[in-house]
Amino acid sequence: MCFLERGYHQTGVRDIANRAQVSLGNLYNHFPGKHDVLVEIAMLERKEMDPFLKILAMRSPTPKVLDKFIRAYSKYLAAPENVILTLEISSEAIRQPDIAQLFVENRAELTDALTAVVKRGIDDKDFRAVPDPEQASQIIIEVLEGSAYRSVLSEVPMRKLMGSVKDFILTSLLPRQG
Amino acid sequence: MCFLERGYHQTGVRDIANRAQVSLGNLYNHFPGKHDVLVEIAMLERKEMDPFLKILAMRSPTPKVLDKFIRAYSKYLAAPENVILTLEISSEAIRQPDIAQLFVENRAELTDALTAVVKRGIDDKDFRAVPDPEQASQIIIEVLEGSAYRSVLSEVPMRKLMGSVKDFILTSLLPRQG
Amino acid sequence: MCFLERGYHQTGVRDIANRAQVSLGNLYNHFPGKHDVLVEIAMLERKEMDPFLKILAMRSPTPKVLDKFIRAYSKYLAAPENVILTLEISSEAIRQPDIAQLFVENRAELTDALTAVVKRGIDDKDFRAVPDPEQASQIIIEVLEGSAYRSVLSEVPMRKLMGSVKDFILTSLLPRQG
Amino acid sequence: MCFLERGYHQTGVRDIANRAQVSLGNLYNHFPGKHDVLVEIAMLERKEMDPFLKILAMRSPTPKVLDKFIRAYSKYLAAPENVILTLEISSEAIRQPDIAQLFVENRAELTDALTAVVKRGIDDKDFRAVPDPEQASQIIIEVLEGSAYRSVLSEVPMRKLMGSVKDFILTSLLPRQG
DNA sequence: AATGAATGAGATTTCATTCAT
DNA sequence: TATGAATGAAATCTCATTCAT
Repeated sequence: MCFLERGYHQTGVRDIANRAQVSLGNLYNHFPGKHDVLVEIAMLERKEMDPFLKILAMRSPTPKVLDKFIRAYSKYLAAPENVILTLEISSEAIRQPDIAQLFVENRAELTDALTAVVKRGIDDKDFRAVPDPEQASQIIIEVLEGSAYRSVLSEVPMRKLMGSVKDFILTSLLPRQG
Repeated sequence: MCFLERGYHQTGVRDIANRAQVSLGNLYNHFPGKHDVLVEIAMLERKEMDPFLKILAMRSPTPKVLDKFIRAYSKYLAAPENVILTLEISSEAIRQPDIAQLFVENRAELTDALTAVVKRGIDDKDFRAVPDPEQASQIIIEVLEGSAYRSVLSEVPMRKLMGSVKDFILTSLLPRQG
Repeated sequence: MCFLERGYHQTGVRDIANRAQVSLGNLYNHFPGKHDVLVEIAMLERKEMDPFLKILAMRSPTPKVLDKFIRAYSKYLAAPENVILTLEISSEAIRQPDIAQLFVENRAELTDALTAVVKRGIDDKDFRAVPDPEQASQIIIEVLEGSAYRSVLSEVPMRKLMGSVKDFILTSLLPRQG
Repeated sequence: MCFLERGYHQTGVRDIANRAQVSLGNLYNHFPGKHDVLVEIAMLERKEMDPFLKILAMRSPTPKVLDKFIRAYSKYLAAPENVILTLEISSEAIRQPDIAQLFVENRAELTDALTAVVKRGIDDKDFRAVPDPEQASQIIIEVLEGSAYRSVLSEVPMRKLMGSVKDFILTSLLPRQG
């Protein structure tokens, strides 16, 4: 909550302790330092991916799975707090290797699952044979998150952006002879 | 430089003054505060867009223009410093309205130019009639920048990512009957 | 002590911390800021009025009470530190409403007690029926403090001024037919 | 103006230069430093006493002169700016000998003139033979200024206090058998 | 006489962390 | 496990003054 409201660096350890209704000293009994609180949060973030992993694991036709995933993930990203937290973590990841690793791992979990779907879709001839399914997955995630950030910043609701986003992704992925 | 190396919040005003070979007090004769140094940088960033605007203004066939733009912009984004600075500014933009406005304005300059190209491409039947050219332009930029961030974080050179990125964008944009 | 020696504005928070044998950071664990240290002092000042309030509460004949009060209060004011601190607080009171309120409240405590004595003296026909006993009390306090300030500034001991001060007050207060 | 609005210590030399529409450097061509600006003001203050000195020099019956003086001086003190500036200077006088001397001199000019009036009044049997006319004069000034400060702080207009003030002074000064 | 950039010491305040209890 | 006082380095910013022009 604190990191969301004021950002990682502007948040004081005191703020965190107060918000958690824990004494300052006791916070340090549970976390070696401020940094580790962010690490903990980055690890908690990972669990939030579970529903999306479940969707991507479904054995329905891949276009349906993809559609469901996009819908669910964009709904998740429609909550500014999720976008801001991700940005906050991205930002720290630049200079803190352990955060970077966590971030990459979290992301890999999602893209790996999406990659599997894309590959299956290609096999099923539901998707175009993209040159590199893994890269394609990464790009799909990035398009979604990029739009989410834009939505926060320009205060345009995510759903207003989703039409074009979906069109962009699907056109790129579906076979040419619709 | 300081913001790049250590990040906005980890950089002290002293660091900036030292780096600029200016006394601390004198820095404050030129900038009301640390925040305004970032603002200044965000405004300088804008000028760096000029070459890309020039490319986008070219009257060559739109696929060629688009290709040239993607090449140039991705080369620019291949320099980690440009990615990091953009991330640093994005991050501040979340909580500082004036930075947000500058960021949005800078971005608009680029997407407006790109939108014009996309529209012209559609008119020329070189591009598919995407539902919303402006949105499409935004997404193209976001795909490029998202990949650049990924390149920095996973230490994969940008050029290794560009194949898929280009494929993704072009497939989405070019008419279905190649 | 610091405020006495160097004045409120010339005193640094560091000076206070050093003098109090407390680390600078810890001072801020106990006081939100420098201002609040002054507030605390203004509140402590109030307690110093207790002996005078006790005198004023005595049920002896009012001229005796008044005389005792003047003696006691002027003795208190003979210590330059008390005068200087009052001046320091007065000075801040001009622009800081909470200090002003404290100052007025402190003063009211004293003048209220003195007013009661004056009123009783009038009832007992020991004092002249002054038009407004409360105002008279205020003036008496002001005469005493004004003289004390003059004593500090011109380095004339307070006791040398007290003859005229007493004469001035008593002549104004005692009934015309001595 | 600056000293009035923000106080001597809170005012920066830059503020003064800006207000005076003079460049910072040029201010230092005219005054050796900030301190000397205050000195200059204290000296200007002296000239403001001229009208009161003129009144006190009048050869009319002393009770009339006294009355006229009290009226004029209390009117002057009814302007908070005059009170605040005096307090600001008093405050500095505590620790800066040259300001103290100026303040005492300014004050002496006024009290000397008032003392002369009191003495003449005693000779004329218009006033009671106070034990020390000079001290009495000082006290009269202090009563007036003390009331003025109270008027500023408690936001009661000076004229509401003047009834009691006048009564207090006159009762103390006029002969017992009115 | 005038300018304003330059200086560096010093101002107040915040901070992550430690530690005795 | 819990507490919160204590620490001191570092943060941002202000200030009176100087000085080359």
